[in-house]
Amino acid sequence: MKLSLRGEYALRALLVLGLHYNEPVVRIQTISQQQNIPKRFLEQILNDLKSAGLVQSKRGVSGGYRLARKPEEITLAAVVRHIEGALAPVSCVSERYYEKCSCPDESRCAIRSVMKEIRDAVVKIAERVTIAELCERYERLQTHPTVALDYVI
Amino acid sequence: MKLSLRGEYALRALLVLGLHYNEPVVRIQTISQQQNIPKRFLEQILNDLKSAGLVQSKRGVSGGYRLARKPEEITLAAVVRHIEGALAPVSCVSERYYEKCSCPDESRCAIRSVMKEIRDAVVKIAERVTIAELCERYERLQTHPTVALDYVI
DNA sequence: CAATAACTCGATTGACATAGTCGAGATTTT
DNA sequence: AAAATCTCGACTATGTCAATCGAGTTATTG
Repeated sequence: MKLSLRGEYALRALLVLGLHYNEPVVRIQTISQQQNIPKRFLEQILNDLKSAGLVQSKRGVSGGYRLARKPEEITLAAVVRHIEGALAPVSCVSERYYEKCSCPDESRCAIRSVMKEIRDAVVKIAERVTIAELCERYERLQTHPTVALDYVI
Repeated sequence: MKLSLRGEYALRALLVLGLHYNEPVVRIQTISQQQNIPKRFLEQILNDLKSAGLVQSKRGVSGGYRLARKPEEITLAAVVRHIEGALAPVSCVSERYYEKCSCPDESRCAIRSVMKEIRDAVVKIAERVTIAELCERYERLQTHPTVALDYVI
């Protein structure tokens, strides 16, 4: 039930790009340093996000990356789906990465019905939250430093 | 964000044991055949569930496995946590498998705050659903065969 | 126009996890 | 005593994860 480091790094990088959306580009190195992400690894990830159409790049001196779309148009779900694949805990309840499972009768599988609930709960959140919202949350968390994460609902 | 096959098999096996809760024991082979789970692999898994105190075993002819507790007392969460570890998508929001993450300021991490929401949504379901409920769902799905899973909310 | 600072792309690697498989042994029933 | 069953640890093949590396391409800038 886990997000890989790769996926986490992708989100962190996109958050940085969202926060700097007004600037022309942000360099890999900047992101790498700010977020403690190995540079060479981040390279790969950003390239991957580029091929997904989530990010644009500019080469050469004063090159770097920027979001390919508005922050409000990039959902968590889209990012994670591209990096990790299915959001569903088992692929027999995944809408876009469906795979048949080995259980005797998938259409009447009790476990599947629960997994579908879990999937829906996760997807509901991941499709609602965008990079823009991550940026808002970031600002809010910076501005109200006393409000610890654990008190946020 | 995925459950391993191992975890899925564990749930399927426990469901079978739940359905046969009135019987003294169920043999590995029976479960293996009913659920299309490789026998030798299932052996391992049941042994693991035994060490978790979820299952009891009896050796010898007419031996087998049974639930160590009432079906209502075994939650999905307990099973998955024992087989897979954290239910949280990233371990920095896990309550019992917490690990520090590499982000600059965990206490004000925007991504973390979303991940916590996802974790809570998953945990809420997984802690509410028990083997007993899986059994009920199973019966319901058997009895009302026309009601496809996809129409169930 | 040359130096430099970026991104690009594919290959490689080491560690670890996953999904099994296997063999030999211990227990219990009949 | 024989047979069926669980037990336990070891083993293996494959794949994924998290990087790392080298060589190349592109664009700026002095």
